[in-house]
Amino acid sequence: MAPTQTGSARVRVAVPSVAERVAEELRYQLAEGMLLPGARLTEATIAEDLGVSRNTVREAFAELASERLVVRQPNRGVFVATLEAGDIHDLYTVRRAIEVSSIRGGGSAERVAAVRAAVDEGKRAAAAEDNDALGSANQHFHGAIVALAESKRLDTIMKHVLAEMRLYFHKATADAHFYSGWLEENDAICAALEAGELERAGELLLAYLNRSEEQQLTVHGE
Amino acid sequence: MAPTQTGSARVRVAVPSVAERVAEELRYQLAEGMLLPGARLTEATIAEDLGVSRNTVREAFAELASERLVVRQPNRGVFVATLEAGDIHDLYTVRRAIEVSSIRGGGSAERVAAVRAAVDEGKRAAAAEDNDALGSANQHFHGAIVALAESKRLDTIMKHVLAEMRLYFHKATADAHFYSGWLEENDAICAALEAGELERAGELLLAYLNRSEEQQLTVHGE
DNA sequence: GATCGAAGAATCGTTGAACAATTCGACAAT
DNA sequence: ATTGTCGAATTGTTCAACGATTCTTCGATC
Repeated sequence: MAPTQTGSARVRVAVPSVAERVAEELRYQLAEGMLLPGARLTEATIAEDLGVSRNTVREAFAELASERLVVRQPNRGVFVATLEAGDIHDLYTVRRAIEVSSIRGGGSAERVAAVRAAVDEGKRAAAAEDNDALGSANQHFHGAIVALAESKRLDTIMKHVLAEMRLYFHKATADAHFYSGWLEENDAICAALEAGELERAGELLLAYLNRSEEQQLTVHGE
Repeated sequence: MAPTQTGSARVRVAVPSVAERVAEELRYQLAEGMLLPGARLTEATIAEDLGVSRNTVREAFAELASERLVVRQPNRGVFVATLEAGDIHDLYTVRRAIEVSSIRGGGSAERVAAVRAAVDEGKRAAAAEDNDALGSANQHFHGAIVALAESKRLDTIMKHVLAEMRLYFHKATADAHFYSGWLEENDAICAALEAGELERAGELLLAYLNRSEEQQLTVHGE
C-alpha cells in the first residue's frame, strides 16, 4: 500500500460541503419545476427531508438568495422567487448587455467551436423531437456566447441569469419552442461569428433577444 | 385622518439582520483598507470582536464570498480576496459590457441628471483637493451610468464590481488620480449623453475603460 | 544538519438544542 | 366589520459539542 500519495498528482479534490450540496439539490428542484415560484421553503422541513441541520439549510438559503432564486422575508421565511413586474425586461437587459458585448469581442477558435457545437446540439435535439434537450441546447448556445469573453465573472452572471430563466419559464417556454425559427437563427449568428462578422453577429443576437423578450412578455401577460 | 393606510406607501421596515450588519461592517473594513487582500478572517476571532456567534459570522462570510470579496478555502478558512492573474481584465470586461450597454440605451431625464450630478460632484472634490471624495465621485459617475438602464440586476452587479475595485485598488489608485484627465472625460461623456449622441458616448466611455484598464495593469505589474 | 514523520494544537464544518422575537390563525369582544 | 388577545408555528440567533482537516512543533532518522 502506498505510504504517501506518490505518483498520483496532488489534486485538490474539494468535496462540496454539505451546504453546497443542499443548495445544489434545491437548485435542481427549482430548475425541474418541483418547487414553483411562490412556494414556501420551511427550514425545519427541508432540514429533515435532506437529513441535515437547520443551520446548514440556512447557509444554502443564503446562497440561493444571492442568486435571486429564492427571496427571504425577514421573520417570515424563504419563498421561491416570483416574477415581479419588470423582471422579464430586467433579465433581458442583463442578457443584452453581456451576450452582445461578448459576441462583439469575438473569441478563440475553441470557444467559437463550442458555440457551433451548441448549435449542432440543438439540431440533434430538434431531430429527436426532444423538447427538454432543445431547451438545454439553447441555454448552452447562449452560455457559449458569453464564454467567448473568457471572463469568470461574466460566466457566473450568465449562469445565474439562466438559472432564473429556467425557474420562471420552466414549462411556459414549450410554447415558445413551437416557433422553432430560433434554431436557424442560432445557426446564422454562429455563422456570422465564424466569419468574423462580429458586428453583424451582435445585431442578429440583439434582434433575437428583443424578440424573445417580447414573446415572454406576451406569454406572461404584462 | 385616513381610516386605513391611504396615501403612504406600505413600506417594509425590515431591520437588517445581525448577519447582514456583520457583512456590512466587514464590507466597510474591506473598502477602507483595514482588511487587506490575503488577510485571514478567523471565524472565532471576528465572532468575538463583533459580539456575535460563529454561525452568524458564517452567514456573513457566505454573503461576502458570493460577492467575491473573500474566498473560502475548505477546511482552511476565509481570506480576503487577492488579485489573481487576469482579474483586472476580467473586471474591466464586466464593466465594458454593462456600462457601455447601459449608456448606449440612454435613460430618463432624471437618470441623466444623476450622471451630471456625479460629474459635478467630481469637480467639487477636485476643487477641494479631496482625493477620497474624488474616488467616490468617480464611482458614483459610473454607477449612475449603469443606473440609466433601470435594471435591479445590473445595479447590483455593478455594486459588486465597484466593491471589488475598492478592495483591490484602494490606495494604489491615488497614482492614477494624478492623471486627472478623466474629470474632463467624464464631462465629455455626460455631455454626449445629454445631447443624445449615445453612440458617441458609448465610444468615449469604452475608450476610457480601456485606458483605465491599461493603467491598472501597469500599476499592478502584469 | 536537513528531511521526514508523528503527536498536538488550532480551526473549520456540522450538528443539536435552546430561547427570544416575530408572525400567523383563530376566536372572542366591542 | 374592526379590534384585541391568546397560542401555535417559524424564524433569528446563540451556545456547546465533536469529528475532520490543516497547521505547527518537535523529535527521530539518515
